[in-house]
Amino acid sequence: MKPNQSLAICCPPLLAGRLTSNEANYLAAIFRVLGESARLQILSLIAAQPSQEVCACELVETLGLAQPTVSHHLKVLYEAGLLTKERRGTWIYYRLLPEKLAMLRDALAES
Amino acid sequence: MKPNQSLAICCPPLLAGRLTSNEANYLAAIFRVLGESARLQILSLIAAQPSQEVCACELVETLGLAQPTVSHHLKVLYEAGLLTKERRGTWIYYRLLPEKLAMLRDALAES
DNA sequence: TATCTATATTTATAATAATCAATATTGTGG
DNA sequence: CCACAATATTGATTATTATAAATATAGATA
Repeated sequence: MKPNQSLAICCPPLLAGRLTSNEANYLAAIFRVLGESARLQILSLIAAQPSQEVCACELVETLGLAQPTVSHHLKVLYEAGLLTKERRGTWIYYRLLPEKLAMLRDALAES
Repeated sequence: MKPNQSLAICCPPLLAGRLTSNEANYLAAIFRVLGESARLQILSLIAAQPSQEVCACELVETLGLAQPTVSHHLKVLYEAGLLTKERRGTWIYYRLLPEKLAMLRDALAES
């Protein structure tokens, strides 16, 4: 099969991509948060609850991870804006922040 | 504010989450691929092209990364099923595989 | 075949992140 | 205040990954 352009000049420069460097950094940071199976399981567990929330205390046993590890993942999810947290007595309950996921869905739709 | 459950038993066990461990691993692996800004920029650059494809040769200059680094990222995207590649002469052209992105969009919608 | 160009691979290094033991913090109830 | 429970933080270790220099491979053309 023949190349469809001359050898002298490989290709014209790309049009400006849709993502700026800043946009790409921002989106990538959120996708990186989702790139861990324990964190995805946390999100899906919350979504599967009728109450739409989980107590952090449930997650250690459910995920089979040490408590500091679970706490770490919850913090990452929280700081990424994917979860809210609410203290009720000794326990802390986490809920999804669906707007963030919707934003990611939109980002993936632009292709 | 008072806890809404007895101290003796923290919480009932969670219902089975929607994601199995295998599903979570699979999804996380793809999100991890999207968790790098250079790779997101590659995807958006392809989407922004009228031809819906890019020559690998264009990306080194555009992304400001070394050629082996770009080659690495393209391989990661390709092996994740996010890109197709086609050799035409000396050059290799990459295109999006929109089904994979649609699958991720669906995964994010289940919340 | 020889040479040039585009792309891939190998290899090493540096940066990032997951994990968990130990410890600290915060709230509850006595 | 004290003891206990839930959660967070610190610190150390390990695993993963991005990066790029050096090199290899593959194709085009003469």
